[in-house]
Amino acid sequence: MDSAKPSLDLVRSVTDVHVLRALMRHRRLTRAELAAQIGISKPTAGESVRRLTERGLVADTGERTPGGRGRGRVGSYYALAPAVGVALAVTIAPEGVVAECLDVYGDALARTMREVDRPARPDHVAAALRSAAAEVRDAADHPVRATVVSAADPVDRATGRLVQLPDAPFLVGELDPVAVLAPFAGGPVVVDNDVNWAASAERDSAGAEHLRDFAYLYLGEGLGCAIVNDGEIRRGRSGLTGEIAHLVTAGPGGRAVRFIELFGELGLRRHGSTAIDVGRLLGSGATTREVIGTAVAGVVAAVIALADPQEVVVGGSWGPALLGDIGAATARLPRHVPVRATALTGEPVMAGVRAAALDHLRASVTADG
Amino acid sequence: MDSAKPSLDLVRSVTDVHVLRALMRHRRLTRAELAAQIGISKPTAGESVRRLTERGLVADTGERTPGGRGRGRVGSYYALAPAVGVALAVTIAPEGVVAECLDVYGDALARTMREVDRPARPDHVAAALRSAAAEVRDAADHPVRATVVSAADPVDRATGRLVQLPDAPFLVGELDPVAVLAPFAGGPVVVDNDVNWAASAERDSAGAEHLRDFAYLYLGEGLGCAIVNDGEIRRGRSGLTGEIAHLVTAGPGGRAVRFIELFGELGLRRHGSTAIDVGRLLGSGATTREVIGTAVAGVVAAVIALADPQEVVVGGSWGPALLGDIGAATARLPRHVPVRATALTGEPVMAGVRAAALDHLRASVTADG
DNA sequence: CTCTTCAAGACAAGAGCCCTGACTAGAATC
DNA sequence: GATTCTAGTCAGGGCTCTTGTCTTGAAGAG
Repeated sequence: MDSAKPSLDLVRSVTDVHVLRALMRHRRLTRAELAAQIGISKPTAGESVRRLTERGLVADTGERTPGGRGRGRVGSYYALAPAVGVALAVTIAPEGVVAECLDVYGDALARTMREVDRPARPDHVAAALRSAAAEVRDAADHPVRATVVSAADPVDRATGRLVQLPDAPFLVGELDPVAVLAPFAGGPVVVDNDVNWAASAERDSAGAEHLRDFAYLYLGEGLGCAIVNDGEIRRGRSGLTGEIAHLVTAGPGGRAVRFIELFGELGLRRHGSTAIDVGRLLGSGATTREVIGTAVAGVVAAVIALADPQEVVVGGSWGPALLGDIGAATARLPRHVPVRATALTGEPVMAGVRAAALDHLRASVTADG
Repeated sequence: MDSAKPSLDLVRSVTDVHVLRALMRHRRLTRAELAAQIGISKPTAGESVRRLTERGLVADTGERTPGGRGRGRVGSYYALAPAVGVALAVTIAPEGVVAECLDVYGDALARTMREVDRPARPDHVAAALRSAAAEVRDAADHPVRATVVSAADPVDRATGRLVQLPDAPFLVGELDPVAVLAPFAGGPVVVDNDVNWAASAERDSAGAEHLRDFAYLYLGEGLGCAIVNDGEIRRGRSGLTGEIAHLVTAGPGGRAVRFIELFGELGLRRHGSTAIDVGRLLGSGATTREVIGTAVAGVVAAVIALADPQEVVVGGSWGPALLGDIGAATARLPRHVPVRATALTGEPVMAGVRAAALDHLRASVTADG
């Protein structure tokens, strides 16, 4: 803390935090190893372990130096106690709900999923959410210290509720994940939309250590965008940063159209819905793809103007497939920014959610109480 | 620090920082008052003052409690020593250069200005800069710990150099303020563009305590925009966030045009220049103003989509004058965000520069060396 | 003019945290 | 079984903060 009052307690608590962090990195350490890791004396390390054991945050593992590594006396290995708790990582998409339970080392202790009928009915989703959360929590049987949720719809920053924006598909629907998950959560419940979590995973991915300013353009059934600036996801006043459906861009014949309307004009929206028909879009001809590329370039021009990214990463179910058309159109922009497809495979959204859940859990341990 | 090693020095340095900060707020205090302010004991406060006096950061003012406020023994007033140094606040605009020298309380010790011929010649501007900086530095005669500079052109974030963007007016021109001011600066030289500083002042203005996410739209000879997110000015990868000249928006007849091109089509750019002719723009008729309002609304739509501001503040030489037309057009956007003119009078840019200079100076004192 | 009042500042004692260095404990190696 | 080497403990010392007492010195009262 910067505003903490100067006192001896301060330095003691700093010592304890260092010990806890060292145990997060190395899982189990003897007191001598702790002292060496942190750069403190052995007696100090021993005292800190004693205090933390008393508070139930650290426990003697019983292990006594497994493989002979030297010949001296064996040490007692200490590790974080199970009572430090777990975090829940949850994703909510129209296809279903996935919940995982993570320990403080980031390992998944349990995972489950619930499918949901399409179109999603909010009460059905809420029930799936409750059921999945209960299952993974009970499987781990440790206190839940933090819960991080991804949703496939825009999320209100102040309340965590899913919100419907005009003319955009409402994939999951009216839902209040904070309220639904509160009975399972012993700590904060953080909700954000899936595009932001995917961008978060992109930022943390290998080889992206210096990628502190970029935009993640999600082009799928819905249209979204995440802005990462100075290494942080930017959410804006309401959490609606990146809701690009109504951005004005260049449409067919050089007319100014709102981005989402373009797909209506091209007949690429699903019947009776505001969602984009991805199958038909992917099957469209060169002319249509060129029109879409130009429109996306207009969006990229706006991103360049207002976010100044190092690069633009394209994801979503059809974005990477049209990367050629998008790249050709963005190359004509006055300011050049590389546009590339996402490098992530597997579950980028869950990866971002997991990382955030782990951060919150670890923060709850070191801030403790 | 969070990663500081636990030791007794840590708590001592925290104490010293508290004392320095208290003296920044209250200018002069006795040791007893310091103890009460910070919440530490009198002996501790006395020891800290002794240490800081020895290091030359604090000095006995000689004052001895002027107005009788009680009848007990009078105390010695201590204050920050002149050796803590000063900060330079500099603005560079095509009209000229202004330089101020600020002490650690934010008071201007000296101020001077140099006019510059239009169009600005870079070597002429650099000479004016040197001359003005030398004058205010010599007037104050204390070491310069920080220098903050505003420039009326885009600023490269990595180098602090002014950069020319395609198709935008280059008002000041090729200039490297960091190199020019290095001989006068005993600390960091921070450079950013004037729109960002004006937005910074808007954020700090009275009544805007909860304004952490907003956009500042500058509409004058040049076009600019500042994005404030989570209370911080966002600069992006290169420092070019807010360079909106090439944003695609709605032009005459519903065509998609780049924002800056609109003014060329309307014949509102100055002859032989890329700058907007503000006089002619302000004299234009209702139809033209409506077209401009619609185009600005397209820009606002992009800002809403990519920054999600709480409100949009409009400044610049013609922006506030067209607020009616802009407001009418933005009211038709699907998502509503209040658009208002800037409330600041006087010198908003210099106000933002001053505040940043003071922050850097104070940080240099508490971080010290 | 002297005495009283009362807060500033100094001094002393005590507690807490960390460090160094020496000592004890205990398992693997020889 | 003796040796070696490291984990963990103990004792002494330094530093910082705190509480409480004492001294100092100017303002106010008489």
